[in-house]
Amino acid sequence: MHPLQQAAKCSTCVIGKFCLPLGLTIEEAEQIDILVSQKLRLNKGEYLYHQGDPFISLYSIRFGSLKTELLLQDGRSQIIGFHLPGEILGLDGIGNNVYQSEAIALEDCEVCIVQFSEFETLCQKIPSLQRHLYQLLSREITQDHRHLLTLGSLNAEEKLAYLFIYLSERLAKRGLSSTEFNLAMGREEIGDYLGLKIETVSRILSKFSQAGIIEVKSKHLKILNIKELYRLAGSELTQPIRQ
Amino acid sequence: MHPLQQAAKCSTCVIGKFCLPLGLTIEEAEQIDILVSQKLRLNKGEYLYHQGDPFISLYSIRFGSLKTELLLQDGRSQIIGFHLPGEILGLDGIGNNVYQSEAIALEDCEVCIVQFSEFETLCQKIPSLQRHLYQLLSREITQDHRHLLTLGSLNAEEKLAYLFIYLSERLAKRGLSSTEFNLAMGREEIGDYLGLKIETVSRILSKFSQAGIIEVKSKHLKILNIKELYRLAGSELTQPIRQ
DNA sequence: CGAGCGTTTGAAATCGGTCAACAGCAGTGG
DNA sequence: CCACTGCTGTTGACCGATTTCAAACGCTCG
Repeated sequence: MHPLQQAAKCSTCVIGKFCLPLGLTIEEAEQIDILVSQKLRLNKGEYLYHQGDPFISLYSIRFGSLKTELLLQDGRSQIIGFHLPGEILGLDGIGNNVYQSEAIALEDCEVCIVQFSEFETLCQKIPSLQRHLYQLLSREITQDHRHLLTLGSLNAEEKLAYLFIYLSERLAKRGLSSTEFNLAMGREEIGDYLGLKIETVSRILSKFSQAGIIEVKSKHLKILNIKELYRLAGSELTQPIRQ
Repeated sequence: MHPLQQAAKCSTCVIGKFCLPLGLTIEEAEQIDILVSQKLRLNKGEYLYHQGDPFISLYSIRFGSLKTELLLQDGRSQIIGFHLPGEILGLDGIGNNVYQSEAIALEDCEVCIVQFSEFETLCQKIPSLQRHLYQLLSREITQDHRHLLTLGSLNAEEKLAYLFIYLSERLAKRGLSSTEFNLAMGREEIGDYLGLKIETVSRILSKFSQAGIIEVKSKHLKILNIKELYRLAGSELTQPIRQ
């Protein structure tokens, strides 16, 4: 089913400091190396897992990005998250031993495979790792709550502003530019994330451009007035998350 | 700040089987008794915690119900969840040692206090308890994802149908009637949960009543045609969560 | 009984959705 | 190299669901 598998190592991975080994000693990180033995490449559009698949592994992203989504029978889809390198996928599978969403590559990417049962055992031995997993889960909850606020209480402009700030901050954390980056997702996917139609997304991008807030050329985005975006998105709520 | 504190015991609590001790042996449950030493009463409208308060404890609901919400500067509010007896509150505090939402009593209620640092230590000793906490966190994520789908992809009627089914299923799990119950929240709170205005909520309740789907008399709800509610809410997605 | 709040209902306004045409660009194949 | 095709994104005109504004209703509690 999946194209290729190779050995992986946390202790030498460049993404390591944003990823699972965060906060571990060198010896502890080496213990993870044993678990994280395989990685896996996906081409754009390929599935990492489907809703209902048996939950066996967590995945951490080495490079590229993915989306997770829920589907309705009639074709409507809700994108739950856009996922960047260093982030962990599959956490929603722990609750009922079945993945609860679809995970799809937004572009060519590579993920590490972490068998959960082994990882759980290791967590028993390394308290700081256990704590890290709790925090990972809890932060995902917090992110989802922000997303809920966005979908339930913001208007279309505010929603777009939220997304751009959210992406910007996460990229900054990884040492990348917070003001100029590529959108791996298309307009429709932006809409499915924010509960908007593609035409609305497009119109608001045009409006932001004309207002001098951003510059968009197809997938490339440059933020010119980030303050205005913060103002629109309800600034007090986009701040408090640290990592 | 909080009205009253009394001794609590999991091993004798009637709500126990839906709560933290779920799946533990008698000896293990007695170990929890030591942790869960205090409980606390709240009157309707009182806060259990505020966004930004230091995270010290998880809370489990003995009776009554609460809401958690996020607020925007301009007064808009997004309700994140309605919480019933046996459910755990405060999980969003683990990630950054600060509660990330407001928790408010919807009616008079009582909660048990579980100091998280002690609970975490106990989890190290009892693997099944550790697993339970992971599952708790993961299921909250799954619930939030459903809620996201609801806010982002459903129309007003479908949203209401989703809420009623969601409440109905959770009450059924507790051995209560799945077709007739009281809504602890007001119309405005329903709206803040679903991303709708109070008038829209009211109109759709009237419409459902006229269509013979429900019977509402102020806070009392009777579901007459649950199949139709399932159909509206996108049935395939309200099923798979087990507990 | 009257005050006050929460809820319901109606009419008008608005935001975002729908439908439709078109533009831009990548890939394909002559 | 350049038409042809198909896909994605943009723009405009119109439509409709939900919001807004306003008024009335009906509890509950002093």
